Formats: sequence, C-alpha cells, structure tokens
Amino acid sequence: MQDVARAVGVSPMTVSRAFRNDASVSDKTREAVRQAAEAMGYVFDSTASTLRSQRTGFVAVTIPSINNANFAETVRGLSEALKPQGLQILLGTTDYDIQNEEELIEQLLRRRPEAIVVTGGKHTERARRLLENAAIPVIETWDLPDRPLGHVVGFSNAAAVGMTVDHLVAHGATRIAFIGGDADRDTRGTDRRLGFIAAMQRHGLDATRLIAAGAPPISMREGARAMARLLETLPDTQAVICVSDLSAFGSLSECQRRGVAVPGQIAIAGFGDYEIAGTCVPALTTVNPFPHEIGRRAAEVIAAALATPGLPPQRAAITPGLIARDSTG
Amino acid sequence: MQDVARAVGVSPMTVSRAFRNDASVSDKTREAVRQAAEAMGYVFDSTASTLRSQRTGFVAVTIPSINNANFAETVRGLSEALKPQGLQILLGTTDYDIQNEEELIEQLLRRRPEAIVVTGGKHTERARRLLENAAIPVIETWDLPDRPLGHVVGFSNAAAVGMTVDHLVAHGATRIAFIGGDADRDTRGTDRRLGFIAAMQRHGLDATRLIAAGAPPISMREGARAMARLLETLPDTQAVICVSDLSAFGSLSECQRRGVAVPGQIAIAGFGDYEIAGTCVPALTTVNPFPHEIGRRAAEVIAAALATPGLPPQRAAITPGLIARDSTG
DNA sequence: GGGGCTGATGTTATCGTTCCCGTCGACTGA
DNA sequence: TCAGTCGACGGGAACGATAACATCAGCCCC
Repeated sequence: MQDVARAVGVSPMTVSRAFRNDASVSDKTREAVRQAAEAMGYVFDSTASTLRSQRTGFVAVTIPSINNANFAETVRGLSEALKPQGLQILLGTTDYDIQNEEELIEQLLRRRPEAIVVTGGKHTERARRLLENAAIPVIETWDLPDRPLGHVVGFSNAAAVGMTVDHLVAHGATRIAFIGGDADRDTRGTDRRLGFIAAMQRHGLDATRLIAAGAPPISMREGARAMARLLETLPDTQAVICVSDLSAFGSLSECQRRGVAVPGQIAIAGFGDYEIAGTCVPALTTVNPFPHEIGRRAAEVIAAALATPGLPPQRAAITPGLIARDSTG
Repeated sequence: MQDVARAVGVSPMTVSRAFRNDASVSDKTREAVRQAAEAMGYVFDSTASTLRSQRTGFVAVTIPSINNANFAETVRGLSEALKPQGLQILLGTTDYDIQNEEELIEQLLRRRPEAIVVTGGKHTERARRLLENAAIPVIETWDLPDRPLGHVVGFSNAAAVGMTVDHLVAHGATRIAFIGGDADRDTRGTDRRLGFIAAMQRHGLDATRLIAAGAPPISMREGARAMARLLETLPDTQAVICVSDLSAFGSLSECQRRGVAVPGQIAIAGFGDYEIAGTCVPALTTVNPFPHEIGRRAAEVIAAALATPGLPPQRAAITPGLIARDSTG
C-alpha cells in the first residue's frame, strides 16, 4: 500500500480510504489510486484490515455434506443475501457427525467470523460452549430445537413427515412403511422417523414397518435395497415414506425393475422436493422444506443481529409444503 | 493470549508455542496452557497469526455451482487431501460466468490463499493477470487448456464425448443427436458439443442434429423439453448424447411419458456418472470423469508446489471412463 | 473580518500474533 | 571442575492495514 501511495503521491491512509470507498476522498484521487494499484498488480490485503478493524467479513456456515442439493440451496440462499452486505461465506462440512462439527466450529471460530450458521440443533456440549462464548450471532437451521443457542430458522422434520402420513391416510392407506438410515447420526433423518411413528400412532395405525437401510445419509442405492427388503418381508405394504427423495427414487426404480406398479401396488413418498421428484415417472409426492428460503431468512437474521447488537433471539418457523404427485395416486 | 499467559504464569510467547505444537515447550506447560485456555474460553485468533506469519492456511477454490454433484465431489476430494496438510478450503461459486469468476478471484486473493484451484481453463484477461501476479500455485481443473496458467489436473471434455460417439457407432447407430445448452456460457458444455461434432465428422456422419435447450447448465427439466423437441422434429434419430446425466435423465423420463422405448426406439447416453445414472431404469450409459480423483490430484499438486517453490507446471491428464449401461442397448 | 463549518488529507498508535535473537539452568564428558 | 551443548522460555519489533484524532485550505454568512 505504501508503494501505491508513493506512486500516486499521497499517504497510505488515503490509499486505504480509496479502497474502502470511504466518503472523504476526492474522485480524482480515488481514480488515480485505483489505476496505480491495477498497474502495479497490487491486491488489497484483507488479513491486515481484519486485524485492525476487527471485521473479517466472514460468515461461517456448517452443513452436513456439500453433495446435497437441499443444503446447497440453503448455502446459495445465504450467499446471495449476504453478498450485498459485503459478507462472504466460510463453508465447512461435518459429514453428519457432531464430533466433526465440534472440531469444525473451533476451526471456523479461529477465523473470527461475524456470525455462524449451523445445520441442526444437536451439538456436543463443548460445541455449545464454543458458540456461546463466541459472542457473535448464532443461527441454527433445518430444525426447531427445544434449547436453541440463539436464533433459529427452520422447520419441524417430524411435522413434515406427519403431513405426508396424513396425505397417505386420506388416500386410504393404512399399512404404511418408513425407509430411513439405521443409526441416529443424521439427526434430521431420525426426527423424520420419529415423526412418522408419532403420526401413525395419532391415526391409530401400526408404526412398526420401519426399514433401516444402512449408515445415513442413505441415498438412491440404499433406497433401492431397502425397497427390495420391504417387498420381500412385508409384501402387503400399501405405501412407503422415504427419508428423502433420493431414497424414494431408488425405491421407485427397484419397483420398476421388479414390475411392481407405483402407485397401483405401492405408493411412494419422499422428502426434500429435489428436482428428480418432479421429473421421474411417476413423479414423486414429496415435501418441500424451502431450503433456499431458509438461507435467505438466515441472512436476514444475520443482518438484523449485526445492526442491532442486543437483538433478542429470533425464531423463524418455516412451514414445509406437501407436494402431492402421481406416485401416491 | 496475554490473559492465558498470566493465568499459567508464562510469557505470551510460550502460549503461542504451545498452541502451535512447537517443539520446545515442555509437555507439562503445553497441557497447562491448553487447560487454562479452555477454562477461560480463549479461542486462538488466526487473523493475527496470519498477518505475522504470512500463512493463512487457505486454499481458494472456485466452482461454477455448489449445487452439482460432480463439482461437489471434486471439492470433497480436495478437502479430504488438504485437511492433513492443515489447509482449509475457501470456496466461491461463479455461476458459470467468467465475469463473475474474475470478481470472485479478486475477492479470494484478498484473503491471501496459499494456492488457488479454478474450474476450467477459460478466464478473462484480468483474471489471468490477477492469477499470474498472485505468486501462488494456480491449478486449473476439469479441462486441459492450451494455454495453462500454471498446473493442470483435468481431462478433455471433447474426447470424453468422442468416446460416447464411438460406443454408439459401434452399436450400429448413425443418426445421432446431441442435447446441450444454447449458449457458450458453460465452457465445458460447449467443449462437449464441439467434441460431438468432431467425432461424428471423424466417422463420416451427419453432425447437425443439435438440440439447444436453454441457458446452461441445463438440467432435468430442460433435458425433458429438449427430448420432446427432438422426437417431434427429428423422429428418425437413433441415439442421443446429452451434455450431462441430469439432462439425460430428463430425456429418459420424457420418453417414458410418451411411451418411447429406451433403448429400443432411441438410445440415450449422458455424462458425469451421477448416482442417478446407475439407479434409473434403464440405467444410463455415461462417462465418469473421476471428479473426486481430480480433487485429490489437485491437492497433491498443491502439496508438491508448496514444498518445492520452483516446481515446473504439472499437467495431470485424467482419462475418463465410459460406462456402458442398458440405455444404449 | 472572524468564527464556524466542511471536505480532503496526514500522523500516530494499535489490532494479536510470530520472528528473531537472547538468556538461563541443567546435563555431559573429559 | 568447567567448557560445550541443549531444551525451555522471554523481550522487543514487526506483519499491513485502520481507528482516532489532528491539520489545513476554502467557503459561507452575519
């Protein structure tokens, strides 16, 4: 910066102001600085700026996996809404493991983000302490935790599956199964399974047709295997709810391979409204949790919290939308 | 750090060393420092460390979209291989636009990454200048550029589609179409279209059956629409190659809706070996570009370049694998 | 004409670490 | 016993920007 200042014939302070689009620099000086910097190949150094100003411009975000269209949409919604605020996303993945999440959160906090967005409401005790001590806005998403750490932008996974159960029951199904992962590592998947059981019991129906299909998150392949097992062990099942559209599509493909009519012999519903659900034949009934909207709303909460330091914890409950399609008649 | 030092009764320098796992600190002192820090809720500040040591621990990565399983796999491969080296990914998306890429690259370079990985080999002139001036290892991926900026870990998109053409021709097809986007924004999609034309001409076949299906990247929906158009305008087409598996699946679903037999009446091939290609019925013939491997290899190049400052530009050409499945007979 | 104001710029100290160099005590071997 | 070596630790300066305050010319208005 000194070199640029020398070249233009001003002080480093003026160069600094020119780069920040600060008010009191004349347009002529600003332009001269920009040109000199461009010619010299100077690129502004955020790391030093960060130290003195105590503003990193980072918002830390943790998601279970980058390879998931739903979480990707949330990140995109966040990113779009944070960019105009001059905030950049620092992304990390937990691989669906709260122990990894703890380590990741510490790594991210070392970078001094101005806010942090985490997926889910379940964390290790140390992770909770780290987040509470960080003295920055914390937003939990994709869940409605009982004991929130700060702000919340999410929905009830259990209620979302409850809507699907209601839909199937309204269409006359009584023998309904649930396909999901076989461990509680994916906490949202677990919530959906519990939501299934609760809704079935609410309808006075048998809630024991549970197919566990391997380590979560289960995908198309595991969905297909689970459907094979379901058709063999519980052939009188009328409908099945899958933990996500990916496993639902896997289930559908298995039915096609076996010549089982969908929805004639068995109805299939998924979760997430992935693009495939609206494209495949028959199109899949699913629930849209509005992942992009979650990201957008989370960014709004961040903006509000940074503008108003003492802002009380916000709680934005999003209502997922049931999308009835051909796969459930 | 001073507070921690006072609490333990040592100098800040010793605390610093303890946190860096530096050699000359006794185990006892190190443990005392860790405990005091944990108790006081102190979290190491990378921003200051970065400034003094001139090491950020960042590797910048640009991808066209976060919502794409192929690029996500590359990021995962990078991330897994960089973590043991103490390097963290700073991710940005270009939305398939080299103007956005230029802006993004500048933003990222301000953070002083130790290396930068970009997707593709086409950039604006200013982006090229920025990358050349940055004096850090640059790795271009997902392409084999003629005029590389530095290191390359990629494959020929044109050759990959050429393999698919050869496969279809070997199965007796002569009237072959290509479905892709209608603009050159997605440079890899464009390369695949050009590769299709070149391969068809090499076989002495008509290379004019090109369906343009909207702004790239085209997805399932656009693939379905494109197939509808193809079936209406060129009904004697025997086989179609889609720019990706997503549009290929959309095409397949359109055939299913119309009762067109795949591969009986028309064969379909895609690109990318997305999970759906192996799951759907019939399973899709596709090409696997080994995206995870690209990420892993790129991380290896980074490690080598950081260890050996004068390292000559590396060029790792990956050979994509054709995966013949039922959709092409 | 002088006090007050405004816009453009400069000076000094500082953000929280780490580099560089130095100190000090303990141990070792002849 | 003592020079030499080594491991553990401390003091001061510096990384590259910016916050806070100071300066100064020009202008306005009574």
